[in-house]
Amino acid sequence: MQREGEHAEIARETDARSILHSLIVVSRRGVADARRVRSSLSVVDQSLLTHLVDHPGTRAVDLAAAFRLNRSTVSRQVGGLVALGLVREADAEGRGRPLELTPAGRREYDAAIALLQADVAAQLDGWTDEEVARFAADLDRFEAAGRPPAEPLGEPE
Amino acid sequence: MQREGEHAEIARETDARSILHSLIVVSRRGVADARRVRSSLSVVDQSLLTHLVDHPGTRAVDLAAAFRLNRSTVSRQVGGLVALGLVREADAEGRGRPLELTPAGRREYDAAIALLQADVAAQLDGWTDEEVARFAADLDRFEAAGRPPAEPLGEPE
DNA sequence: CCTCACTGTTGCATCGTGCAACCGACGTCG
DNA sequence: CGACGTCGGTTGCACGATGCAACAGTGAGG
Repeated sequence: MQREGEHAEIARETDARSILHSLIVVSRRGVADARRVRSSLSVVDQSLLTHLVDHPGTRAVDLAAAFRLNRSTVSRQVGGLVALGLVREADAEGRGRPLELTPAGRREYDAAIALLQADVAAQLDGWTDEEVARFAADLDRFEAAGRPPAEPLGEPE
Repeated sequence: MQREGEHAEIARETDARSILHSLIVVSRRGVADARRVRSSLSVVDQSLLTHLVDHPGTRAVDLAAAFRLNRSTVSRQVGGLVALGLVREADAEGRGRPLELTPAGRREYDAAIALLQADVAAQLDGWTDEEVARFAADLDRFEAAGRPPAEPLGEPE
């Protein structure tokens, strides 16, 4: 391209690095916070529940794929959630067992997420609504790009 | 923005929720990826190293505060890094022992971070440089808002 | 010099995780 | 219709990260 192409490239690289950087910090801090706030729900549990809220009927193996976890890990975590009465198996048609939240699970989830949500809101203090909307859109776009390649085919609709 | 304030409020809330949502997924996926890629460096190690790169001379207790970790955890992790020859103690003046990367640590860090960086770059594919810059700025702003209040330069207490 | 607050370390328990082997059920093919 | 293969789920095992609490070392001040 032009001579400024190099500048742009360097800038982009710097920005990308900054993104990774922020992501690392936000991530670790978020995990630590979520851990501290455990209202009977661990961080992983909260993640799994979140996915189940958005995609009811997801099977354990799908959860594993979505979060890049081993089947055994998901099995155990889900086992715990079922034991707590927060998750149950839905009607199985075909292979595997679809999972869904129980009402109690939904309540627990709402409570847990509310605390994290408060943190997010606090960190968004001083942002305009437009900035928040833009940030949300960017983040979603970024997240969507990282989904497992075999997943986004048209079945969740 | 006076009367439609309710709409805006709801939209903002939805966006904030979306942000938390994306953050959870990105975070967990990132951790899982970083784990998978462990070139002798665990996820936590990479985080600590990152902080030391940006803030040489940080003490263990400061690392703990920055990442909301227990002193003992940091102590052990740092111990491991020292044993690997990636981190060493700098000259101590006053209390505690400032830490810094060794050249080998720097190399290891660069190698580990490069892999994650590649993932980030891939997820940024299709973004314009401006969008990337904006996203980086937003993320940084968001991250900065979550820093421990008592951490920056002089505590006013 | 003695005491105290601040750092760092260690023993212990727990949880999350991966791997590998195993089990069980669905689906397919002969 | 029955045997087999594949996939989803579970379990035994090991390990790393983490918090808590008790303890040790050290600088700062009285």
